Amino acid sequence: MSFRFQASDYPEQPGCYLMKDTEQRILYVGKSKNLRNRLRSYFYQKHKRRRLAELVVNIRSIEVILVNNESESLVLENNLIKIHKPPYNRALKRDNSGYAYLQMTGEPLPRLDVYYRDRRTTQEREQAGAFLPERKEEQGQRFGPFVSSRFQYAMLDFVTDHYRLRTCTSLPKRACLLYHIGKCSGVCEGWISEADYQETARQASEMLSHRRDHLLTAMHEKMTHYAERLEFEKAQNMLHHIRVLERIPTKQIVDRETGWNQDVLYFGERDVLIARVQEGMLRDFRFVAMDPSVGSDPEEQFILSQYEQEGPDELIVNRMKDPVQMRKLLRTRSRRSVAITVPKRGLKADLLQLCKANYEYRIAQREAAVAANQN
DNA sequence: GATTTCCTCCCGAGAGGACA
DNA sequence: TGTCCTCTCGGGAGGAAATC
Repeated sequence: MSFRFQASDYPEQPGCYLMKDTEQRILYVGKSKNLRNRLRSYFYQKHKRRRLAELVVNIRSIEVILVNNESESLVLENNLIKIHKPPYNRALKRDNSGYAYLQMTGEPLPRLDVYYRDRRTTQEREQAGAFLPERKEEQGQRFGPFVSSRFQYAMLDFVTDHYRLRTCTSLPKRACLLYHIGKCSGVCEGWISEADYQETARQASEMLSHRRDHLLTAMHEKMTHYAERLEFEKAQNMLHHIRVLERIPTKQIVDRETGWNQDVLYFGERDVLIARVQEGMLRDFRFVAMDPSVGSDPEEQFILSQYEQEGPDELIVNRMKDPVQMRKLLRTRSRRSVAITVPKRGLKADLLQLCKANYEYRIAQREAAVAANQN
């Protein structure tokens, strides 16, 4: 049966969409500030591009994932494309494309560099035979991801320049041109002590990690400095970067740097929405019905049925009568330790909030479909 | 062979007109 | 008024060519 697009089925909210074929294979992943408008544009126009026309013909269903803001949709889209490699996506498939991090390397004399995260889990890397321990320079502190590559490079240039950090991959014997034009502190030749250089790098890391106000202040000072020296083009450029930084939402929860796996379970009346978060990356949602024959403690029964054999390191749930008892029970049955959290605030509560929004959307979708069938 | 620069293509946002 | 549909534009990806 062919797919019939109904604009009113889709929310006017930011999110990602996954277009699937008859066998539920993901054909295409996209994102939008306004899902309804974006999806509409696929179905109500004649596509000149053969590729796009072919995609539309092959769509049998569209799954929607709601997010909190545009940044989250950009980052989530990037993750989903790299994980699923949909055949009709061309952009963002390469591992070194899309939204990268800035990384202060873990070398004795750190430098700031661009870092592209491997979107595979540790297990997937091991299976692919590609698991290698990280090199020393890769074990640094990371900042981002940055949703605009131009801005990310501008930030890299600004911080490197501002703190006069070295950019050389291997330390030269003599100071290079960058030292002589004042862009590097010349630690290679001892113009600054190693201890002082490390302190400077630490300050740069601190500013990047959580001092957005400090970063803006520094950029404003630099802009004034350029203006006073009549370097108006540079000042204008700096102002542009300030405007971009001011617009960037500080918070996104779909791509974080963690070493463990979490399942986020939002329990509704009769169904559960499960978000799989592997090593900090939101990978997918599952909408599962709870067994109606279970009398008391349906949440506990559901968790035992799903996670008795195997599961993540942590379960984040919106309700649970006795999480401590549940944790003991899981440890006894599965012989491994699983943390169970019922958060009230913070990042984990935000993840639950995201699940709740997606749960409510799916319930509304189902009810609308039932009503349409009855009419 | 690696890196940089330039150019083209593609994607997605959003404005705005047509229509029921 | 809401929905449908077309069109334009900005920005990013990626390939080709140039340069080191």
